[in-house]
Amino acid sequence: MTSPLKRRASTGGTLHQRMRNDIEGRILSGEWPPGYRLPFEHELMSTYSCARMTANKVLSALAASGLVERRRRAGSFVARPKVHSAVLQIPDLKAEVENRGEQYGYELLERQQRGATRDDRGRLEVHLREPIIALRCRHDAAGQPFALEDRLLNLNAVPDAATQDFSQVSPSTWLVDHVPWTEAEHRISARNADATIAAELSVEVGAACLVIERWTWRSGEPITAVRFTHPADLYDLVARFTPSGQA
Amino acid sequence: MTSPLKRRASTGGTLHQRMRNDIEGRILSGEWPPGYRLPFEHELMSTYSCARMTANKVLSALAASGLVERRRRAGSFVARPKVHSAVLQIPDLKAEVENRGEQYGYELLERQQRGATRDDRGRLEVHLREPIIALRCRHDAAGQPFALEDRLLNLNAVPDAATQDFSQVSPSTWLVDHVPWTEAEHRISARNADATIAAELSVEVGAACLVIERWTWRSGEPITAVRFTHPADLYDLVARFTPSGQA
DNA sequence: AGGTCTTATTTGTCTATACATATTACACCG
DNA sequence: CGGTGTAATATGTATAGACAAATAAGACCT
Repeated sequence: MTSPLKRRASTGGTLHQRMRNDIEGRILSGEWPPGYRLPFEHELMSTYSCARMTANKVLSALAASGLVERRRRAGSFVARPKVHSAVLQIPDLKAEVENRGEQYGYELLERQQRGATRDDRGRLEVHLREPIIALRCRHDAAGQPFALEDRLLNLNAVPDAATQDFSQVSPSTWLVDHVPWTEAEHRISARNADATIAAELSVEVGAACLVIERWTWRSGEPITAVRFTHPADLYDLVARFTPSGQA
Repeated sequence: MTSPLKRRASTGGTLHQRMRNDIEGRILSGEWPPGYRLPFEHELMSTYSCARMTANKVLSALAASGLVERRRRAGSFVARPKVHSAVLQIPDLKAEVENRGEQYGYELLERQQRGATRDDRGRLEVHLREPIIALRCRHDAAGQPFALEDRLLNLNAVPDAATQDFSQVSPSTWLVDHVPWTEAEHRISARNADATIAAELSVEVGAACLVIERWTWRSGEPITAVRFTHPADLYDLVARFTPSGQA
């Protein structure tokens, strides 16, 4: 299955792309292992008969993508991969379900204004102070409960939310279109369904659920916190990695 | 808590950085919302009295980071965030546990050469053909079972693995140091512990577990597949996002 | 041997210019 | 009115040259 390393020099595209492909190829094939010192800008210049600026931009781009590290006076080196990192994409559930070609359904289960506390809300509240709206809703796929959404909204940051009734459009969908954010943290875990969750998701008590929690900030101000609870057998999260950065 | 938008123009660093900070600031503050057309290279040129090349590099860098989109003849626009994406970092478990300041323990439970099939292995095998090594091991934190690791290794891609007994060092740790990879896919899900898992993790049958599966390739050749099974209450995955790309 | 100074080398940043390419907007014509 | 061609414009890519900043390596002195 391994292709017999027939690469010599790429042929199509711009000079920049060709140079980048060549270098990436050598690194990814293992021909230039981690720690290897790649050619100086000067050498690339004569190899490809290009200006230094061009070589510089190529190497800088590779450095930006994390594939090489550059040190003045020393040269550019193939970087050692540090941790197993991947890009996680968490799409809007409506789009996600419709992408699968299934019927999407949405229902608002409960709405409370002004910091009503519900025992179960747990750590979602850590970063949010009143005034908040608390919502609980359900997303369906093909007629089956697909996710439970617990949502807290900071009304100071998102005053428009107060006038929205979220009976038709889910807070997730609404937020994507109305509120920009600058920082987010996700926490992914598993739990057993308690009686309430079991009832709302139509699963048995004790069934494993995948829980995705997210806190979102904008310039340091908390915007919203959300917890999605999925029946284990209906949902997987997928994350991909490629060193070049293009997922 | 919200800072009163005192930014006007950054002051330190290189011109490139200052321009970039200014623009990012305006976008992240919401002053330039998604869809907003930012100044043409030409305009930035006179605003900052710089060469077009400099403006171009700034805008190109912002485009590369996904914060803006550029269209010929039309201009550069603040990008609409598409999906909620985040950088997921999955460290080596040994490092992870020791980072928490807890005692790390490791035990090899089982080893089978040459594609021995175990019913339970399930979809891990999808991409791997023989010859393979199959391992099952346990990672402990502070004396408690912390993760179960099911590991498949492609001996064609990693012949050295045949001579390694993994009784002292875990395959994860060994692989990080010995095998480069170019592509990976993760799948994160939840499941209830069956009798086997419950016994090996010292949890009750039916307890929710967080399952992280990973397939790794190198230039298209499958290297290894692994499944980590964590007791739900001992492990969360954390993922962070900042639009600038610097986790 | 060990510490300090100097120098050469490499990358970092920027300017100024040139031509290529894609695409919008508009004028023109059937 | 609608389709077509054309020009204007903004970005894409590349060149050539300049100076700044960091630092590895060697020279020098103690």
